[in-house]
Amino acid sequence: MPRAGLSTGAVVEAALAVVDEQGAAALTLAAVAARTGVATPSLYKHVRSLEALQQLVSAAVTEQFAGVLERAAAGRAGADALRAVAAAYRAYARELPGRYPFAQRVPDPADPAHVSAGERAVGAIFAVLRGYGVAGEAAVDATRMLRSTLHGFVSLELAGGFGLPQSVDHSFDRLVDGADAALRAWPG
Amino acid sequence: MPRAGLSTGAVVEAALAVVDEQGAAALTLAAVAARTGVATPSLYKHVRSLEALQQLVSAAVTEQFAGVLERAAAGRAGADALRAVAAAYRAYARELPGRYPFAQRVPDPADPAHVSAGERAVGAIFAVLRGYGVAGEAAVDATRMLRSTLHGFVSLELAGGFGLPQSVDHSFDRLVDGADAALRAWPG
DNA sequence: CTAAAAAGCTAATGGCAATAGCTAAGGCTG
DNA sequence: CAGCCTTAGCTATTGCCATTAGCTTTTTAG
Repeated sequence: MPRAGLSTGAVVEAALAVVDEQGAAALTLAAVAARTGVATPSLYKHVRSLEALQQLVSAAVTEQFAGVLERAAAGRAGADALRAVAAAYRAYARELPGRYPFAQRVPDPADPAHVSAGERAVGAIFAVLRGYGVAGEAAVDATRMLRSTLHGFVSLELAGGFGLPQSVDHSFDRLVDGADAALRAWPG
Repeated sequence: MPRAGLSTGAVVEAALAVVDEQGAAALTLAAVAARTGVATPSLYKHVRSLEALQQLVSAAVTEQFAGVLERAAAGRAGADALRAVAAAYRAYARELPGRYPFAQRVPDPADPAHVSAGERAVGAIFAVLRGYGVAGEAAVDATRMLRSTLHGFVSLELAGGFGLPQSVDHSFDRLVDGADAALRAWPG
């Protein structure tokens, strides 16, 4: 029987494909095994457990997500940067709804790449505040506000939580305007 | 063998107890069966499936949550009402972290009590806007903003997503101040 | 008092994660 | 080039969970 030529990286790739095609909840070792043409227990040669695979997927997704936010923030400032980052954040979640939840997992402290990817993602949001003159302790609060707002909107939208027929795009624009108003008036 | 005297309501009560003691993810039919002193398949006499039980739990939790928000909003207006509703929202999630996720499930359209509980919860948030003179179409956007902000903050907090040592209580106060500023400046 | 409805049971199936232990592929060393 | 040893992959197995089928016993309605 010829070898499949797997590796931890290839297993994570397959896991991403499963998640993209069938959603975050469909990420099972059985599904990844089927996709890679291997028996389920064989995956344990490359991955310690399902939990560990989820964490690896989270690291890869967080890395990608951080890049998206950083590119959106680059070369922009103030309301301009806010709008660009907010739009990129929501677009990522809508285009890759299966991945988005993995961008929200708390990084494993034992995985430096994962930790630093998480810091980069938060850093991109943090960077938006510079244009508003918010810094120091106040910036921690403001970052939490922005993250909460964006994550809340996006996760309610993905879950189908906005029942009324009104335009969700329009509501998102208003949300970003509201965040802009809040940051303009931010104390400190 | 004496009967256990179960009913759909009693099964839901037991499910709530499981969720309170062991978290939302621990809600399994096996756990509910163990707690009610019955064999797992016996539960199917009272509940159609695990999915259906989760929906019943969601209806009960949403009902309770809506009451909490309504009582917080009652007799208050403007920033006062905003602060009270926000505090009640977060306090509920922190005190009953196993229940909170069930307050966010999209109601089953076939269950009128569930649908109306969901509408009451959204209505309590909607009511806060009256004091800001926000109405009509604009109020839909503003409600979505408030829900997003509160849900985002609370779910990040419960997930342990705020890594830095700064006070989360303080950040929440700032978040509510920010929402207040946004609503004062709300267009329409 | 009797019959049917309802509540509970055991047995069985199928999906999943995980472990143990075997086998064979392929690289490394002599 | 030969043999060894590391390691990828396999099958078999266990255990947990949801779900279905079909039986028994209690309770209730007539």
